[in-house]
Amino acid sequence: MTTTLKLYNTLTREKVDFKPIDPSNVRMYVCGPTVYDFAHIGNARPVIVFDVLFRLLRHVYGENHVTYVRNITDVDDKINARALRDFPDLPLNEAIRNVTEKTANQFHQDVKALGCLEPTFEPRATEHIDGMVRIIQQLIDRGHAYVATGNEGREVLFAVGSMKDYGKLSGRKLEDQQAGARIAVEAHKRNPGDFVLWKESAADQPGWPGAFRENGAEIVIHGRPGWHIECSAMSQFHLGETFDIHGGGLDLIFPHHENEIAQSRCAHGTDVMANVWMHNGFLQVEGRKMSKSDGNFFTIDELLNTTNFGEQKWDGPVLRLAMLMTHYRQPIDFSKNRLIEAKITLGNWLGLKSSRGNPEIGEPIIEVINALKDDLDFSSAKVQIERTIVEIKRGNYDHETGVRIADPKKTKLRDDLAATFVFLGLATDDDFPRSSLGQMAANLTGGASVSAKLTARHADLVTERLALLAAKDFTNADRIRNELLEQGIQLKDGKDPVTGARVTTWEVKR
RNA sequence: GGCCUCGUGGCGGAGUGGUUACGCAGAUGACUGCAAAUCCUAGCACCCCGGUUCGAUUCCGGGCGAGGCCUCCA
Repeated sequence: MTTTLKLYNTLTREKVDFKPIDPSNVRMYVCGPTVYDFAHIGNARPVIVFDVLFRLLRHVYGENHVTYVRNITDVDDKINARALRDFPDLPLNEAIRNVTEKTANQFHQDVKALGCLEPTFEPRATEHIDGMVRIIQQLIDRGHAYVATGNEGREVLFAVGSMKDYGKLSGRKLEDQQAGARIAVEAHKRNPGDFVLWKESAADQPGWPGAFRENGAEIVIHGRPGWHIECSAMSQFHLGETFDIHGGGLDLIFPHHENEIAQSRCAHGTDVMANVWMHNGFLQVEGRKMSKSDGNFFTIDELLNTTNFGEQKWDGPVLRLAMLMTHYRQPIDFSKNRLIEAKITLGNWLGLKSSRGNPEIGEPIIEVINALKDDLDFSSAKVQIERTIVEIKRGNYDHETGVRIADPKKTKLRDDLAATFVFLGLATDDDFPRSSLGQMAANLTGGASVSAKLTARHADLVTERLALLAAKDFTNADRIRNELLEQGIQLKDGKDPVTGARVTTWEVKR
């Protein structure tokens, strides 16, 4: 039983059945980071959300039938500023490369820890300058762009008035824009909404030769691209003039995505740039958007590797689950409470699967897949996971004999559950059969075999404790229990269902 | 000012024209030498005001509140 993939399309403000242009090559573009500084956890949301979508698309259409492009913006005035600040003695281009390389590497490290697959292509803006110049020229040729001189030199501007339905994505009308009088209108623009495609660079700014023709005249502007043009160029290069899905954060709807659409459609003469536009909601801190300019942010790196937030370090999968617990279009209030809940939930989930599941031979639970197909409804997917867990837990023992029942159906469920966690990026194959987060299902009765994470020394202590308990020496027995607890090992006493003897198991304290 | 989104228990989060999922936390009981774990039980909410209706949390209208975009931003 399969269901249709449905996605909410910002363009039409409704959920629609997803129909790829070419099922053998489903194409998705997501706006990536501008690499001038550590990425914060808010930046991680779209990466995680669209990673889940990427995984889902691969599941539906086949691993080799999805092309996912996420760019890296390495041309930006903030990067220049950072380069001048951090490497004042180096030549500009070298200084910039230092900043972007370092930041890009950090970003890759961060999102890998968050369980994200690598996109199919990860183009950099600096590698696509030619494509941008080409698109700009097409826009000039078709009467959608013009050269003008602004305060900081010559610019090529996009003429928003030349496009009939400019503003469709964001639901803005040019008239409204003009009415809401903002800052002083820049005189060289034909319309206040006109935006920069290419701008002249000063000596201390990176630049490329931009050769344009307008009205038969050659114009060479040593300059750099505007913010929006890079995505138009890179998406065209890897995905073509029209593709399936374009994603990014809510705040990119206007002006970034609106302007991308304007550039691409007007340059190519097409009616559509991407069929489905998807936007994720924001992380909030105390009711406010988390943002670099407000300074109310935590970087992914510091959440993973320091105790700056919530007095503890947070595992990548915990952060990932904390992000997915709320529907991707809703705002998230980023709090310690949320992370703790994610940690407990994940511990319960992985703890259970660790007892048997094998993701290699399991398959992602169909109900979970179907839930995700409904516009990435992770909440419903979560319910399906919980349901499976209840199913697995129920009646593990024969009540007559107390013997554990080996139910092949449950073994299958465990395998499927394990495969589901791997599918969702919440675990890797390496987490099986044991996870540092989960219960180590090791029975330690009478010095029986011990799990890998428990040393022989630990096992001896457990055995010793059992002996002390037999002698009713609770003081020393508890001392051992506390000692192990301090090392993060929580002991749990149970009863053997047949003999009634004390059986001690343990789990990693959470 | 314009455009957009959203308001369910302590938190996360479903859902429905009539008996309000579920998860986490908290409370009670069982078990235990005591804990932990597990299981039982109970409690706790539908922003406000109108309207439609036999009946609205759910539909309609209004209000209030929150957030986002309009300037770099995931």
